[in-house]
Amino acid sequence: MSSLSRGCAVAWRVCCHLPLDGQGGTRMSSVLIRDVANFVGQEVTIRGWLYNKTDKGRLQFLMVRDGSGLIQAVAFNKALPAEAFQAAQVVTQESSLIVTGTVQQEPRAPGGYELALSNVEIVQLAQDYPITPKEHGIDFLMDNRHLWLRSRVQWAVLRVRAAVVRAIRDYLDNQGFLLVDCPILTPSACEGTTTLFETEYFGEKAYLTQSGQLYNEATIMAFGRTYCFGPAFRAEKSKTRRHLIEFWMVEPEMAYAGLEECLRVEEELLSYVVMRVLESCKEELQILERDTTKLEQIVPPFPRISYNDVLQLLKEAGEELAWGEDFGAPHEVAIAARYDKPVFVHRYPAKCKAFYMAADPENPELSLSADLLAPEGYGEIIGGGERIASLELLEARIAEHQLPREAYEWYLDLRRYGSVPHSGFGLGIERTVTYLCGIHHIRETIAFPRTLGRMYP
RNA sequence: UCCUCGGUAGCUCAAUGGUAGAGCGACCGGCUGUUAACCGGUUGGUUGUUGGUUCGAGUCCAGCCCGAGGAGCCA
Repeated sequence: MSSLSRGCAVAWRVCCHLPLDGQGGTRMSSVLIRDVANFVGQEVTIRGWLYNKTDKGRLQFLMVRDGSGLIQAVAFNKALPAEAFQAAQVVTQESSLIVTGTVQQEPRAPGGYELALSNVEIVQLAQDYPITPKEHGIDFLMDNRHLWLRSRVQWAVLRVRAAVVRAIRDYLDNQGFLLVDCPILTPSACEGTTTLFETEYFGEKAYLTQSGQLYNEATIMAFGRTYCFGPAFRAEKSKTRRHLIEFWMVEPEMAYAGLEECLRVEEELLSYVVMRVLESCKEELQILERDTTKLEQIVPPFPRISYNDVLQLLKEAGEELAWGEDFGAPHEVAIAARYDKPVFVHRYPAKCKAFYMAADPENPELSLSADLLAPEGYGEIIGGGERIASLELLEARIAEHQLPREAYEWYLDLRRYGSVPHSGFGLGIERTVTYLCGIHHIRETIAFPRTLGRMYP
């Protein structure tokens, strides 16, 4: 970046704001903490909240955050008007405040810069902020999720999430996929098996979507390559650190694409996302203490292993599984542990997978499906494969699964009018973010998680 | 749905069936380089809930409620 464009970027962020008293007479300019390195030696104003404070008597250390970062501000009693120093003395954790001071390089300060204060103005004095800088249990933190979001680790995780979403959309947009979002209220089960949230649609039953998959199959016949990006709802009573009741999923779908092409897009997409996060979230990953050397290895191609070979592998590992059984969490961990990269497990038995999965021409008992298992035991982050293109086969599968044929007439139309081989997959945003952040539980990767038995706040 | 663990001060946790405590927070005081500061003091309780056993229950028993971890299912 040239010094000129750098200067412009900084100037762009120096903006004017009216004071909160609404009187509008005086105007203040302020800078973001993330930009303070560009203002060494200059006096700046920062508008934010008090993250923590160390009271040393005539010396006050104020840790100030503004949403863009964290900086230590130091108040010496002789350097400030008496009123301002008193404000620094009485200000409490998470009070909102506006501070003015000179930016200095200071090795003793976290982050390397600090603000030598000349003024402190309290906007609102917070009383008894519940989340102290000590240990807290998860129940308490979840009850206070609306406040917990202010803490550093949560700040980092949600910023990584935003970077992941941005990277996914950039990749797909640049690869010729068109964003076509799918409905959230649906007339019936997309896959017919898992439990759905039921609601009411002017006297008719309606369900919250669990996947946009079937609608994507319609939109690719109009646009070639599409993806939908939105929430999905599963009313299953899943109670593990890998499950949310409401989660976000990106589902790309491609016309004229077989399983192999699908896998290539999956590995390229995930590698691109990892690369972008490594590039744009250095500070966040550092806060999360993520071992980035493991993420740097995530480049195509990813290893591929068939279901049948996995069974053999599990047998050798003493975890024998009958053919046709799906893997449990311990199996997934055992499989992923053998690789440094995410691994594709492909060609599951047809009966393990959804009714629309294409059959393997070499063995009709198998489906042209693949799941992507993340390393380090983070589990399945992508599920996908090739869909059935034949009308007759799809009709047979719908009957086998005892699905209501009328509800699928439009879906069958896609096979009557210009059917083509096509493939697609769904990537779980929160599981991907959990893995990239290296954190323990999926509930921290969404601002307000919906988990089994918890809908507050 | 099943299995396991838990519920005591605002928070994190102690407490042989025998007077319910500590640290942190908050409040008051002290300190010009703190990094979850430190030092002194003050404050703080319907022990999840209902019933039972007992001279006596935070502690033992039963039911219920809530939470956590895991399984199954899935992304």
